[in-house]
Amino acid sequence: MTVSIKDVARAAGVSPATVSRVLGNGPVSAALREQVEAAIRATGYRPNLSARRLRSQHSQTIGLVVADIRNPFFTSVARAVETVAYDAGMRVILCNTDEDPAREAMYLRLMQEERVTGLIFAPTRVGADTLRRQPVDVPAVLIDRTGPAGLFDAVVLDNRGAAQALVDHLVERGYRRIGGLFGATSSTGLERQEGYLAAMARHGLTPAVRFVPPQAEVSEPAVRDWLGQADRPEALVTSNSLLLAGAVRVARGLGLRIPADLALAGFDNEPWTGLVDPGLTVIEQPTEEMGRQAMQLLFDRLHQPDAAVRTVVLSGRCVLRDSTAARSAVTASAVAASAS
Amino acid sequence: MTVSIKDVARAAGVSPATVSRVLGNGPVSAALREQVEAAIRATGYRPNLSARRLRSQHSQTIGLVVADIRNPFFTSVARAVETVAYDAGMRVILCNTDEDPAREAMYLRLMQEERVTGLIFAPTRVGADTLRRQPVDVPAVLIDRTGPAGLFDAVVLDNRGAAQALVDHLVERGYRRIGGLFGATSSTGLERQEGYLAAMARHGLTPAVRFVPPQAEVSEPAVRDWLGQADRPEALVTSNSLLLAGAVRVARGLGLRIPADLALAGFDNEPWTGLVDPGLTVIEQPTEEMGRQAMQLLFDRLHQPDAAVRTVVLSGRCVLRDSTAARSAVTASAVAASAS
DNA sequence: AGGAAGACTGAAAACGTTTTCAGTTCCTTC
DNA sequence: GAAGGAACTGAAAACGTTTTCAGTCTTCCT
Repeated sequence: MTVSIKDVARAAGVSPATVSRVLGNGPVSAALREQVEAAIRATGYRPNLSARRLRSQHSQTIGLVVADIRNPFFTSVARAVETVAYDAGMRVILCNTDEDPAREAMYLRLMQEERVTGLIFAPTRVGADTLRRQPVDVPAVLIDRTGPAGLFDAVVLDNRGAAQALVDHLVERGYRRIGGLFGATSSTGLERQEGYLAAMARHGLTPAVRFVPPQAEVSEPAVRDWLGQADRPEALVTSNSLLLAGAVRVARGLGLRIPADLALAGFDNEPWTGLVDPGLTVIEQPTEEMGRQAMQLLFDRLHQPDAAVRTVVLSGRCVLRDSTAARSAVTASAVAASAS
Repeated sequence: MTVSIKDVARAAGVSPATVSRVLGNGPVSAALREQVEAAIRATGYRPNLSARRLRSQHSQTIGLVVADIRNPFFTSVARAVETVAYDAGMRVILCNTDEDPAREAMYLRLMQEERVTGLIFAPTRVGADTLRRQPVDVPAVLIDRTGPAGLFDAVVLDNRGAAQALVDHLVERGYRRIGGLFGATSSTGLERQEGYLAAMARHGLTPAVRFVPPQAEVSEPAVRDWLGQADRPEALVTSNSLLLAGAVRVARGLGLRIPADLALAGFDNEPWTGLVDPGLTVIEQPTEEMGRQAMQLLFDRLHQPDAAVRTVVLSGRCVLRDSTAARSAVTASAVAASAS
């Protein structure tokens, strides 16, 4: 029923080898090439990629395994990766683990069984651990999140530096009781927390940290609980845009004014962070650049399998908005009054 | 170098056929199964999916071709599709056309060459046209956007109804000069425009329509131009959340107050639409349901290739917020004064 | 006891390609 | 005018599976 290279060969009066050569721009005379191309059109032939891959032993496919397809950070990275791959004549298989280690393991296995040429991977902490014990047998580049040290090329943000910058900024604006809300499933959340802790210590301030699942819906009850308490922080640093959105919603629900009652800062300069009132102070990540760099690292690795492992660290850009406006004496006293 | 089923067979002292049967839960004695499983573990064997697909002639893979991976509508649908597929033991290849007909054609061809079991597809208008002239040779379900009538199963929103609801709502709130901003590349934009036109006609109002590329960045200059004119509309209906965000940004940039100077309504109840001030009135689409329905239609089609073509039309839910608050006489006169 | 039926197993033939290898032809070069 | 290359072509052997087909044992019936 489906038309194969043999059918084309028969129709063109040549051997299958010749058809294959036409397809692959091999050496074949103009006359025959013409005949074959006509036969291809006439028969409506379509190559079978499985057969091609099986025989030729290279897939021209890279696997991209991200943790949360709904997080705009990852879609932006994915788009960049795909564009670069496309221009290089490669395909991308995009997999979404939803931060679930079981799905993550399943997709990692799948990618290896697909014999992908390379892998770009944002592991959960569990996944990173698994990677240490049982490395993947295909060239891989980690993105956004680190894994076992020295084993994989990676492209990440300077998470500690970025978190410190946010804390420094808040301190400078007069905030002291600064809380930190971090994603529990990634090295990224952990590193941002470390940067937060370091900065708090440097300023002689007492840290207050919560780790939550890094999706808005799941984390909100915990956040609501926290911000509802009497000793709630004056300012909150969150580790991604979904948590930031959740924090805004919770603050609104509790009737907290931003920044008078609660200053907010976070990561990822999504378009909407500039549209809410007040605008939200965030660290902007160079997502496209991260995707491109990841592909570059991957290509380099494919080309030189034994080169030294590299980690590319990119810096975030601090976008200051009114959610972290200076904490004035007036505001502070107003808060004190309303709290009494 | 890579370990095949033959190596496992040799290690286990059985034939390749037996190994294959163990892998596929075929009939094999407990004793041999045990031996083979041990050999699999010992050798670190991984099936080669290309070979398996080639021989068995079914891919257990469905292709999902969406128009814009950065549009949360599509990521939400994608997530639902993937979850259902996963539970059914199938894989999903996600492709992003970026509304580009060339990329779209290339991915469609690719999916057929991959011999995917089925296809879920949100075509551009160009793509839908191509589909008419040259139907795809694999079971396909359209999603979000329609194609040539009667050729494909589809799951779509009641776009005309939803757009009419928005217009009706605006009219009821006292707006008369209502503009429409629609995505130019999809049937969806077209249908929403039709609903808009119908409602405007029913109310005896003069329509004012702009078609733009359905991504925020690209469309903004055109929108800025429009809203900067003296006869700009009092209210704007947009056909997706990216355009809506763009409209908000433009309005802010021009110093237009919402809704006093410009009321706004659109599609897709993204979390942030409730966080901006004022909240944005939108049509909420049942994205998860759409993804699930699409998979259901696809499964049904695979099971009964010759059944009648079905279109599932789902209704949107109108989420009213303050971006379309009643146009009071006071406000109206204030606007008139400021405009003079 | 004799067969039929069932349960398992292996040899070998696919699946649709690419690639190697060995020809052909035809031109160039001495 | 013969040898030596180019330049092209086809036969056939892979690639790693699954599946068919034909056994070989058991077991179960009559």
